Amino acid sequence: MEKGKRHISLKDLAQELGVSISTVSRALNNHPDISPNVTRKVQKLAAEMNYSPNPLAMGLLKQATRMIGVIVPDLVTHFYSSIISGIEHIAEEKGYYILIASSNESLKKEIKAVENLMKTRVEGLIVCLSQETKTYEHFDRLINNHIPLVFFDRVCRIDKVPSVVVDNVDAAQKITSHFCKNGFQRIAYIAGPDHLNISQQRTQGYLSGLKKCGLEFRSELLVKCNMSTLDATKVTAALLELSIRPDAIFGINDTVAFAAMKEIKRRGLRIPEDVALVGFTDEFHSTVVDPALTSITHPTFEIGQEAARLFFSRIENPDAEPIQKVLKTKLVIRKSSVR
Amino acid sequence: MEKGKRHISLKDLAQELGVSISTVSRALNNHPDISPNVTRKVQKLAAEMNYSPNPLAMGLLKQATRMIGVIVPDLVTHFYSSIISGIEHIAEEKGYYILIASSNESLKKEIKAVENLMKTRVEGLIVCLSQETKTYEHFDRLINNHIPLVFFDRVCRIDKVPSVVVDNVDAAQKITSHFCKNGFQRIAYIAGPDHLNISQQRTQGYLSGLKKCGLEFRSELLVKCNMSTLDATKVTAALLELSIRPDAIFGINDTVAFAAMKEIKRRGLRIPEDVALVGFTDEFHSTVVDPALTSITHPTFEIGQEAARLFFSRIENPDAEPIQKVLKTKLVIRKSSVR
DNA sequence: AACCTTTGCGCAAACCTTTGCACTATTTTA
DNA sequence: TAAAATAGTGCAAAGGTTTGCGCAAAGGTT
Repeated sequence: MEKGKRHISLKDLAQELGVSISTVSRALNNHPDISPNVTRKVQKLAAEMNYSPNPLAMGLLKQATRMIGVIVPDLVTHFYSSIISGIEHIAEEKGYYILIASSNESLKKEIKAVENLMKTRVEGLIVCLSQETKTYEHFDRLINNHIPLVFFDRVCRIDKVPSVVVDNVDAAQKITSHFCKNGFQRIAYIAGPDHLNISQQRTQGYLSGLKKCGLEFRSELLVKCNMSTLDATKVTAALLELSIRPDAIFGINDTVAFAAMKEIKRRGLRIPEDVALVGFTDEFHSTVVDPALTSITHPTFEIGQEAARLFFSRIENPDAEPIQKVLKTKLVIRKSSVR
Repeated sequence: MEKGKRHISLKDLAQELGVSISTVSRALNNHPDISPNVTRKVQKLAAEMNYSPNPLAMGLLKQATRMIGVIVPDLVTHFYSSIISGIEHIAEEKGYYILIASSNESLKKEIKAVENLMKTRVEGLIVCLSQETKTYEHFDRLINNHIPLVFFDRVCRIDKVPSVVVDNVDAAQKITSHFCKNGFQRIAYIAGPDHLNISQQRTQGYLSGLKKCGLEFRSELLVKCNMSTLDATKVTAALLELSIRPDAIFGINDTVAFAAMKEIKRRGLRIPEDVALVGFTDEFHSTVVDPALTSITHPTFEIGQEAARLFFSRIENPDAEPIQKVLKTKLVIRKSSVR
């Protein structure tokens, strides 16, 4: 079989049967106008020749590609791949495909990804902002043209764009309370960049958690990092070198917590005896490190599913008020934070 | 802006400028027939109105969608997501997008994925077989029609289909030799299902490694599992309960090795003093477990890149002899296997 | 002055599908 | 028996793009 004839079309069927293309089309769609006789013949041949409608032609006609663009900071973190899994799950049910692009945490690549995906005529976008993203003009065209758009986890423009997030304030409070209940007094928090909603909210939860436990806030125990392993190691070192060092640390995510764990161990300190540790996101390997890491589980698969559901409600009704879906997290207590 | 007019077309430009559609098309493609004057005007307006050609129309015309279907056993394992990253990297350079489907290690879902992706008119497929896949008829249509197809890691039909794999025999030999050099005598191997090329090859490397070191093969030390955590735990337990237990174990992949690690620890045995342990695949968390896990690093990103490259050479020349690309692995020695 | 070449552009087909409308037989109704 | 209704099909347009071919006007050659 030569190139360019890999798929058969209505035309092929029509020729074979000696009827017109429109008859074939109608027969396949069970249009009542077509005689049962012809309908049967057409459907039989179509099945035999393994016909399937050309989505390009349909797309052109209906102006709908049945594709969703998904932009994530990276593809390799379990958190994102699991969310993508959730999105895919719902998309598949609806007969949609997803086109994935990763921003690599770069604003520039994110902008490019938005452009490219729009060029491919996806019907809309589901996005988790890159770490660098502080300006949002690249989403204006979508918003103004009412093209479905959904943010998750790292979000913006929540007045205009539906989003799904976890209750970060609550989660950070849970951690702080947990430390407090277990007798820790000097609780440190390694935060992320200020412009990220997740970082802000977790900080807020940390602060209100302290207050609730009657602990005083000490500014030297609240430090920031850019969420890289390297930077996290550095700020952990700084924490451990304080004249009075913290007896408990929680990191904005597990990557940060793992880095902290290594640094703590490297200095010959014991977890949780000398310093307790809690992470955030509950990556798979939390259970496999020693000691097992207490962490906040994210309902990643559900986040993906919810995002996809919001997306489809957007497809159906592009002008409804955008809503924000807040999912609850769970604190999973393991050895790293209990003595 | 109302629905259905989100993108502007050649027609819009033509109308605006009072020329024909074909003139606009040619002007945008810098066709010499069009006067510089008109060309300039057209290109200016196109830029202003932010025109981009409709890929659906192009696809219809050229019978090319610039999309690649990718099927992986799952999306959430680092191994696969990293390979996907590699594929995406090359695809992006070529202006291609990838459509991802996961088989969830199920043959049925894999067959469905092949069907669905073909229906969406991807130009070809890059596939890692599911664990269940022992029959390959679902690829026949692609092979017979010369539709580009590339396998990686878990492969079949290598006489017909280009593939990229790692040198599993060599890798397993490296592990066995490493154990031997460190004085371990009773080396056990937890294999996977027989029909997987990777499992077979690693077994072969294990055997030849033993021979090279002058160690005798003992059938009770070669066990199989279905690569799930549960099953791996079970067979590890069996190994540890042998009248003379192994002093070293290597698992077919890191998931298996982690399961083994937990079981060994649970029984109060020390690693590597009582039992040494080596994994395969070098997932990220190898470094974070305690003791850090010796493992074979896979050049995952390169595997993805190579697979994509093979794919594109297939696009250009669908009838060339299929080649198999074999990539080398590296043994990364950590604490779990050295005493 | 009569013819040929070049320049610059438009027409229409092709890719594939759906669907409103028109058309031809056949059957029903008055 | 003539008129009207019905059943079963085909035509053509639309959606966006490229491209072979045709065509007109302008310029150049004897």
